[in-house]
Amino acid sequence: MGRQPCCDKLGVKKGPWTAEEDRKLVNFILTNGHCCWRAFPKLAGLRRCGKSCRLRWTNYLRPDLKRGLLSDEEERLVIDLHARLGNRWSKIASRLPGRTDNEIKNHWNTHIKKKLIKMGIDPITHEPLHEEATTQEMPIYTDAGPKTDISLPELSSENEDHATTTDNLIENCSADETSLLKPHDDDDDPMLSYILSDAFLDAASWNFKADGDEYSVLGSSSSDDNAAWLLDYHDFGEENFDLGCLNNLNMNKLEMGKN
DNA sequence: AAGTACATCAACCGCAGGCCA
DNA sequence: CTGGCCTGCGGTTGATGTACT
Repeated sequence: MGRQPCCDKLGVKKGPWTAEEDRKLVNFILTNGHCCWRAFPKLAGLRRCGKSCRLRWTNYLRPDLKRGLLSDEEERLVIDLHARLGNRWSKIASRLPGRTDNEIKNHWNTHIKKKLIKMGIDPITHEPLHEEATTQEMPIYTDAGPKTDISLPELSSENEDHATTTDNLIENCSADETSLLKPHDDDDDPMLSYILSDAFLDAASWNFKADGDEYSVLGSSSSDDNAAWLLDYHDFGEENFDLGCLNNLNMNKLEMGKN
C-alpha cells in the first residue's frame, strides 16, 4: 500500500520562513481562507509543504495569538491541566486562548518541567519525587489526587472580569469532557472546572481581547522589515475581512515595535 | 574578545484518527 | 467494510541567542 507523502519533497523549501513567504501565506488566507492545506502551497504560490504552511499559520501567524511568556496564571493552569490530561498539548492549548500547543509544549519542557523538578514534583506524575521532599514549598495533595500548588498567585483582580464571566456561564457548562478526564473532584475549583468544559470554548470564541502588554505583535521574532508588511496585513484584514480580532491595540503595538 | 555550554523555540517528522468514496 | 486522503497531534531536532569561563 504505502502512504502518499504529504507533499512532493522535490522543490519544497524547508527551514525558517521568510517575511515574503509569511506575507504570501497571510494574504492568501485572508483572501481565500484555507480550504485544503495540501493544495494550499500551490494555490498560494509557496514552495512549502502544506503541513508546514498550516504549522506556520497556527503557531505563528494567526492574528489571535498571544505571544510572550505565559503568565503565572496561565502557567498554573497548564500545570493543572497537564495533571489531568497529560501530554495532550492541543487539549491544553484549547483551554488557553491565544496559546498554541507548540508554545505550551515548549514552555512545559523548558520552564515548567524544571520548576516542578526543582520543587520536588515529578512533572510526569505530578507526585512528589521523594517522600522527604513534601515540605515547605511542596505541593498540597488531597485525597482527590495530586493537586499542584506551586505558590503561584491567586486569581488577581485583573482576572476577576474573566472569572466573573465564567462564573456566570459555569452553570450551563457541559461536563462531558471533564468526565472524560481522569477522576478528579473539581468541585473545589469551579474556574478550572469551567475551563475544562466545552462551554468555556464556546464562550471563548475569542474576541482576542488584548490583555495588557502580554500581546505582542505578529511575527515578533522577525526583524523590522517584517513590520511594514504586517501593517499592510492589518489594513488589508480590517478593511476587507472584518478581522475585529486585529484590534487597534495590537496594531498600535506593532507600530510602536517598529520604532 | 573568543570559545564553549546551555537554553529557547520554530519547524520538521511520522503516526493516528476521522472522513469519504 | 475497506482503503486512501487529509488534518492534527505529539515527539524531536536543530538553529539561534544568551550566559558563562
